[in-house]
Amino acid sequence: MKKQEELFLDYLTRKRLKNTSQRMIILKAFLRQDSHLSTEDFYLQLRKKHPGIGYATVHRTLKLFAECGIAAERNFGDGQMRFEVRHDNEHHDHLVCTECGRIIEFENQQIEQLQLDVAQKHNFFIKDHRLELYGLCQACFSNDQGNI
Amino acid sequence: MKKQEELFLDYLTRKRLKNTSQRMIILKAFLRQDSHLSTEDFYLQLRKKHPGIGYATVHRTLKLFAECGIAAERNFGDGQMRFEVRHDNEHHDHLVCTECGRIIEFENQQIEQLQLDVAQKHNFFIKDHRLELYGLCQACFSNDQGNI
DNA sequence: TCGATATTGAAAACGGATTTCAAAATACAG
DNA sequence: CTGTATTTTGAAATCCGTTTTCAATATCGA
Ligand SMILES: [Zn+2]
Ligand SMILES: [Zn+2]
Ligand SMILES: [Zn+2]
Ligand SMILES: [Zn+2]
Repeated sequence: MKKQEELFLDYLTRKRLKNTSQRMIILKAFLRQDSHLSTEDFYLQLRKKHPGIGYATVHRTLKLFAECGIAAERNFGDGQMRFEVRHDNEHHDHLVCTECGRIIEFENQQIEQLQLDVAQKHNFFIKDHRLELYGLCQACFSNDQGNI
Repeated sequence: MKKQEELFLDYLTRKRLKNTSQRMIILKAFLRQDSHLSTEDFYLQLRKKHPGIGYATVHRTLKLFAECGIAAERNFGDGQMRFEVRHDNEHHDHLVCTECGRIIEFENQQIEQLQLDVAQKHNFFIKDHRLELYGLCQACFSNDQGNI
């Protein structure tokens, strides 16, 4: 059993929540995909195999995943909530192509450290942060150049 | 006349838009405040002196400000659009206190440069970015400690 | 097994952004 | 100055993703 599954089941027990078939189906589907899907897109994909599961349940379950730490909630400014699987406690930030929607993940320890420095300088206690670089991925940049 | 006023008037001319009393009132009110107000809050504040101006007009005008570059549109993840005055072409990022809502601005050239490095490494063309550090400002952190 | 409790799915409600539309204001050519 | 085409306005309606409601159903521990 995957580590995330255990974490989720533990969370259910701890909070005296129930282990339902829907939750298990959604959990497995969520862990299987590895993307930054909006609730809507994830629901549409899931529905193909499990038409009985409602949007509300998907939404509530994804929020549970975020609460117990196996999912990260993302918001790339397009008004859609997105979720991705969290692996261990690794952290990363994102390059977001505004043309094709492609998401590239990156990790930069120097930036992370500088964020801490900034916070310290302002006596600020960081709980979370958000860093996104918006622009064009290589493919879309080439296309744009070509079309001029 | 402030530089921003000129920029806005130029923009109106260029786009063949009209110079209305509402737009001028909103412009002056916007330049006078220096905060990160949501459309709603700005509207409520403006309404005290100018009860005749409608929310839709305020909303549309703030968007115009963003288009012509005298306002920056912000989104601190609370589902409210926020606007702040842009001074020249300076850029800054934000520390956001999740307890009291206080916003602290900062500028860190090293972080900015590292972002460019990251983008280059991924052959990505940056058009914009977003960096926010969420947590507790000094006052709220002290309070929280005191209440344990 | 029973019964208290939690969960489900459909539909409704919510909340902020945006659009609609008819009346009013503006720009500008004559 | 007009007159008129065009834009803008404010109120209300609409949009659209998120969240809640609620009655029926499922879970699970005693
Ligand atoms: Zn980071
Ligand atoms: Zn990611
Ligand atoms: Zn920056
Ligand atoms: Zn700012």
